[in-house]
Amino acid sequence: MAFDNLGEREKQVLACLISHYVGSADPVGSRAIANKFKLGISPATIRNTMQDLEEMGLVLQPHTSAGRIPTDSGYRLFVDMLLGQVAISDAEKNAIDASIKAGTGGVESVLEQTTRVLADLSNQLGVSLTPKLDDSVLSRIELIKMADGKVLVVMAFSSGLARTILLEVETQIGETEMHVMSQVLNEKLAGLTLGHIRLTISERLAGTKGNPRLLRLFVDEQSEMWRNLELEKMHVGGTDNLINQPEFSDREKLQEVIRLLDDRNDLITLLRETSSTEGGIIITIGAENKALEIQSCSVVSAAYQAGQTTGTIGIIGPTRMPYGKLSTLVKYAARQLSRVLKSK
Amino acid sequence: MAFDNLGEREKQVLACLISHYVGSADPVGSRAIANKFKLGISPATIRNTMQDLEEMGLVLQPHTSAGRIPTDSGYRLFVDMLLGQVAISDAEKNAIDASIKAGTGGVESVLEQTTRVLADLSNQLGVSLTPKLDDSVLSRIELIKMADGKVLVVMAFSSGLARTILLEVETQIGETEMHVMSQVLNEKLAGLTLGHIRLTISERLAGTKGNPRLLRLFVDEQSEMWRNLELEKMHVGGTDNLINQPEFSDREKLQEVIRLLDDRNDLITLLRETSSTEGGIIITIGAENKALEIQSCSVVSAAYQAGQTTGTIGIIGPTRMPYGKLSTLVKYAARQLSRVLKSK
DNA sequence: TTTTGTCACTCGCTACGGGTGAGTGCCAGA
DNA sequence: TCTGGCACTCACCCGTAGCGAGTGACAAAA
Repeated sequence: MAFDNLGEREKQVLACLISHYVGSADPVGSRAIANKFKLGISPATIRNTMQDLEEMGLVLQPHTSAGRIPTDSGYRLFVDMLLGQVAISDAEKNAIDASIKAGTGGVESVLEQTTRVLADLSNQLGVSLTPKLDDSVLSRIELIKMADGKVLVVMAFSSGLARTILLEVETQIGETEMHVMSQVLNEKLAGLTLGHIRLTISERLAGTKGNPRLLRLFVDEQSEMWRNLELEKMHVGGTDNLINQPEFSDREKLQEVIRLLDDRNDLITLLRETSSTEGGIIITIGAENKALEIQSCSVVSAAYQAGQTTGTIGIIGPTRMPYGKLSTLVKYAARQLSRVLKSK
Repeated sequence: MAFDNLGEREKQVLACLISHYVGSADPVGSRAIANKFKLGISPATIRNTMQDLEEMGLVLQPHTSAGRIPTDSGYRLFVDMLLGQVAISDAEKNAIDASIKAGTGGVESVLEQTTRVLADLSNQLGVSLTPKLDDSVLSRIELIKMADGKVLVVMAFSSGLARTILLEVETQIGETEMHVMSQVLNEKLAGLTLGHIRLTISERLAGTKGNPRLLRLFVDEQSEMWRNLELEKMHVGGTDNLINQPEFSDREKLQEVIRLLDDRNDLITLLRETSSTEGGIIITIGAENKALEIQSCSVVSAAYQAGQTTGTIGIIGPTRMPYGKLSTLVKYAARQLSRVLKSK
């Protein structure tokens, strides 16, 4: 869509309209804009401009003789072309910094804290994904012998994540045998990303000597070992913030979103795709979202670095959200997370 | 309160009233009871009985000239004295069994699955707690050396749980030194419950030789080691079920409950206390709950066994819930969980 | 004495309808 | 090209009337 023909006045009016609507949640009329923002033009002129904006599909009237509200395209244009840098307060920065410091206990807890703070500061839903395990470099793998033929596999990654999986091995395995196996696995697998390992493990372990029962558990990609590995975990915070939003006064809509949050997998894939592009902030508005359940929502997210891997942190809320402030918040949180986690 | 003087008729009417109200969510009138349940008495008689029940505080009228709804005490009496064994269908049993088998990947995933199924079957909120780590017997502890002075502590428990904690040690520690330390820790700590260990660790490790920096992390109860240990994890499923309940059409109430779910810690302590009594089902009705946020809710929960430890699984919903069916469901789920997890 | 049928009364809920006000589109004039 | 004015639209508010489910009370029946 070519909106290059958009005049300065149209842009101004659209920006004012959105700015006002984000606060009020009510259709915005020409008089309201004229009064609140001193644009030096009369309500009548603004009305004309709004008609033009409506023809372009950037705003719409919920019913005749009501004010205008922005459409998804309206927000899109606003976000792409009109979004200035919005500063956030020192208090907000401090809150984020504190949350990152507070959760000293590994990546998971840092993420949980930060997600919650992000939700509190934004009054929206905060979400985050742990770094992608598939892109994480395995720094150490260890087998620990448990009682009655069970083996605990511990994998530690350079992104600061660790995973444990309890395997049932049908035969008894000696202490030393287990030790040798640990060493072999480390030699052959450490330093590679998990995704890489999962693809190539059968070749890499081919010809390895060791307990065949145990070996099979690693090579067979249908085994418990790989099926039970949680590749990504999600943290959610501030669900209650959604309930106050007027767009969720409709029970159906609220229910859809809550169901999506409960059904973690769907949201995980959504967020992972969303943030696939590297670097800055990604804003997905309304119907641009692939998941039907949140087509009345927008997602503001950013990737953070942890080790050689990236994770995602972001905010979800109704399309009527203060994009400027939220993207600054998310950007700041992602940067601070990266700063702390990169070195871990 | 002595309700022993409650006549047969009063009991019958109360049971009918509750049974009807659970389905309709509307105040129940005398005619409705007379029509639906063939008690062989007329509406007028039922009215008289209901007046008696109201004087006893078992039912109340939301306003003059409306039907009656049960009070918390009404439900309490019903649950204590009038609750027959309600059978659940084979399909429901199968669903629970399948969820337990599906999550072969350790305790956590079994719990997650089962909680969700419980929520689906009951149309309420499903919740569960992992087995109490403090009562879990440490079966193995292992230190794994990571890059740049970090140590991964792995603790495996006989309840099938495992925990990893990444510690920052300020000095470099040799591979063998670490190994020795692991062995010492295992000798001194394995076989004890975590709660025991936490209380007595300083004496147990006194006089131990080894890297003092590393040792201090274990002995000092303020260290990251103990602060970051998640003693209990909670799983929640079916949040969206709550939204449809008419008692949550009030935004405020819904928000309070959702906030409690988000704020995991509060709910964890609530559930832990709730299920402290061993054995069967525990039903906590309305204002009997200690947390203000859910004083309009009831909790049906049961303890399950995992190793030597117990965890909790249950259902949360409005006080207007089918107590008979839900307690059978929870009881069955807890029993099946115990069967699978006890041996793990 | 207990139960039942009846009747007057209460009160929440819904539907109806006029009044209000915010907001628009359009047109004529600056 | 912009502005002021004007007629028109329509959601929203609010008071009222009617409906109906349900009660309490009382007198008659069992």
